[in-house]
Amino acid sequence: MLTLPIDEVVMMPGTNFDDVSEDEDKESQIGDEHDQCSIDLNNMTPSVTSERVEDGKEDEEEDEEHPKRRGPRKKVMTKERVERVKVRRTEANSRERKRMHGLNNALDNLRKVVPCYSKTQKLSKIETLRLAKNYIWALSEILRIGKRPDLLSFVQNLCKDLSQPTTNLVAGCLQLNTRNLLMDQGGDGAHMARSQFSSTLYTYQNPDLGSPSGQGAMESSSKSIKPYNYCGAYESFYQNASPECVSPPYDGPLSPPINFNGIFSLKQEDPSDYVKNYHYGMHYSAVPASRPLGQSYMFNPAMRCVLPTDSTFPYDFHLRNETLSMTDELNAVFHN
DNA sequence: TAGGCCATCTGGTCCT
DNA sequence: AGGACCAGATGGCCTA
Repeated sequence: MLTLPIDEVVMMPGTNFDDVSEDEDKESQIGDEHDQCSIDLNNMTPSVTSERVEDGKEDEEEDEEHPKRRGPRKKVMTKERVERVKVRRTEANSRERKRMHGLNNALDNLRKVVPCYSKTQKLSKIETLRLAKNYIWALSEILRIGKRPDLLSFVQNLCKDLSQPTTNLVAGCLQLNTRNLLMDQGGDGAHMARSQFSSTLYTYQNPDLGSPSGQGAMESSSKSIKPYNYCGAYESFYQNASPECVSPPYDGPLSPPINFNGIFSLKQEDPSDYVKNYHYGMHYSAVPASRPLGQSYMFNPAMRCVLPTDSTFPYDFHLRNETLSMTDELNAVFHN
């Protein structure tokens, strides 16, 4: 909310804080210095036109045409008070920066647990939130249904409401043609995909299920999706070191992924991050002993992708303690 | 160059 | 009173 006239001095940062995350303390100092040097005493004085000053004169001037204003009276801005307000404003700015950094850190953590995580090609904040929402919904559907989903529908659900670049990114991770995902950019496509996800692939339907957008899973669509042979896509994905693989380069060490109840995991992260996230174990069960940590996947430089070390690829998907083939599939497919 | 994204400042509001 | 939270404003950076 801009409270100052355009032609007044606007206290805006002239400093670049791009390196904030690397050294927050240093940044905070810089910010504080900036705050201190940017304080404009003129802004600390109450507005002449709109603020009451507790100097007694206004009370005398009040009459029927100018009734008393409600609310606490403005205190006289003595020099000491001005200084105190300046200090408080500086401290508030510092706290606000710290708060926003915490928010961004949380968002970074979220980026790491949604599909298509890449350190070099970060999703925007809004896209991260959208993808996370879609991801949660898709995972919930898998849990509810208890069957391996159709890949195209799964990705279509992931890409709902995402921008074209992000959709391309997800599709690139999956080696899908984005046209398959964007059959109807007006939102109908996602709806259709969701409907197919819930109604076509599975015989069981839960009428109580609602989609995140409020559309019930029972909603049917007159449109249909062409059968998508993702087995072929998988085959090409795994057997051909295709130079067309557009997955962003993986720029970090291999580390065990997070598993969601033993179903699948879709990311790679620093070992330190993995340790940090290990407390998710109550919800994210650990990698099974049959697949030792760090030995489940190998990085294929030609494909710039991570592939499962075992070439077996059964298309059976079972929950929890059963085969983790789907885990491997999705890990390999999504991983950057 | 326009538009998207982001960090930051800022004042208001709510809560403790 | 003070801190957390929020939203508007602004300028910088990047990309198509």
